[in-house]
Amino acid sequence: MRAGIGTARSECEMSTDGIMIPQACTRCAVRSRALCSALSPSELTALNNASRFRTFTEGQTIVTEGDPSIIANIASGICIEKKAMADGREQIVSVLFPADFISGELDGVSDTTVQAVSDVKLCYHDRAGFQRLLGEHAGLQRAYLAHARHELANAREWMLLLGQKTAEERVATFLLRLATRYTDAGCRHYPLETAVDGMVFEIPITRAQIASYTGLTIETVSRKFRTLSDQGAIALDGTRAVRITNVARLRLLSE
Amino acid sequence: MRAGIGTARSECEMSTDGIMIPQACTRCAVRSRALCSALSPSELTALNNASRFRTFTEGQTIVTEGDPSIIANIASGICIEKKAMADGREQIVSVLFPADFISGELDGVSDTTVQAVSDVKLCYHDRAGFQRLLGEHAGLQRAYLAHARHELANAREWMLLLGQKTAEERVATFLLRLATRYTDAGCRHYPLETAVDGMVFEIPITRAQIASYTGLTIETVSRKFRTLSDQGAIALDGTRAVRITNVARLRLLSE
DNA sequence: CGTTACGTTGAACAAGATCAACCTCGGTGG
DNA sequence: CCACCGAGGTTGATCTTGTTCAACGTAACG
Repeated sequence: MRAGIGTARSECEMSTDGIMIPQACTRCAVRSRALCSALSPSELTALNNASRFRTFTEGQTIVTEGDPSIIANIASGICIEKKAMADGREQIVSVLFPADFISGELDGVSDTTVQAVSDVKLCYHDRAGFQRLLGEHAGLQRAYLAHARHELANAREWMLLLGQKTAEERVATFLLRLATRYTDAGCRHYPLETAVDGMVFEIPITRAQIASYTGLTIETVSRKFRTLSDQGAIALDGTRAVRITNVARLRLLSE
Repeated sequence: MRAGIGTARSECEMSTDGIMIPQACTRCAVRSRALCSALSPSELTALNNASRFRTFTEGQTIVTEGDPSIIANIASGICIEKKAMADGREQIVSVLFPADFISGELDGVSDTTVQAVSDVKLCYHDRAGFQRLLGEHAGLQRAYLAHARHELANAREWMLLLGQKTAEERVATFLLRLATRYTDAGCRHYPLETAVDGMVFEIPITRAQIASYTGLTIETVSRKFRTLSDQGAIALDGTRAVRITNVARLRLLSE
């Protein structure tokens, strides 16, 4: 149950456009979407030299709230970020997908616990190396700042959900957000309505985790899945697979 | 009901430590706590040249969700930041105090509506000027980034409240956070327990706004104020003044 | 003084939580 | 191979918290 630890990497090879970039990066499935996409080949090489892969298995804790924060990209797999209360109640504050970035205060302590909900491969960045690069490269700066602001916008969107929405609206919103994440990740270029209608995807987390994320109980989540399905907005196939059968209706039910 | 518009400022004068900084800044009550505190005298002069004051009266909207975002410091007064749903439900996502910084995506659109809840004086920064400074001065960079991360941590803390806490816990937490804000602002150096016990302060927002902030109704907020008071944790004097009569108890009730 | 916005209090109600039973499915070991 | 086990999920009955609806206070302000 111990995390796999990678080794430093340095070999380079030609990318398709004829520029030398690190081998590990040419082979990286998420490079085009991750923070790395903001980097020039030389910047990418510098960052790569301060990076190594680590793997985690389902259920493993990657960082604990209160421990020193880490800087990493998700190369593959799904993680959740959560905050806990003394008595054990937990709030999931975000669900992280491949290409997502994990980072707390640059030089401090993590304010969340990050946990793998599938087998996960991370591209860890050395803190000192990352900070130096951040100082030297305006592109990385901008990307890093934009990431923080984007997370803030997400958190506030979710505050609106937790503070104001009904159970049904919460579950509908959760599904829409998942669908959006998947279409975004696939970089589709046609309108969202079309892209999402009929779309089938896997819910990457358990009912208990959905409950914690939406501020509901497992039972309520289960019941609302049922009613959304009864209303023809979605169709469930087993417990993890959903089909969006009517985005317009789902969107209507989401607020 | 129109916002007052200031004029550009450039005269300088000696500060107490014998260094030339802008007159407007020496006279600024919040300089030591605001983002400006990260700046050298020359940086401060540069930023000041790209800044002007504007005033707002109670209730005025400063930025609207979806409109271009602004970059400003609160020189005096209190604001709220909120998000709205199509049907009118609103979630307050933060309460802003003097020295707090207002800024959305650097080059984009605001994801919240900012509104004055008292008469407010803002120190507006010209966007282009601010961006240039940001590129040139590492100190400002760091401060700006730290601000975004700090807001993110606050938002997530509040997600835990909205998703998991009971009504009483929410109201207790709200009061504790207010008390902390006031002691922080005063830069006290003795332990928080001592500082807060017996402390009297003003609740800067209405019951309706507390309700929106905590995801409750006005009636529930009112009732929980009553029970907190019955339990001896606080004492209300009228509708806006509170005394923390027992921090330990209040903290206990906050989770 | 009304008038009005803000706040409190009480009674009835409902959304969602809790409690409990049962289902389903993917191991695991006899 | 199948019986058993346990984790995750669903469904139903009941209960509770907080909402809703309604009446009444209170204080600032023209």
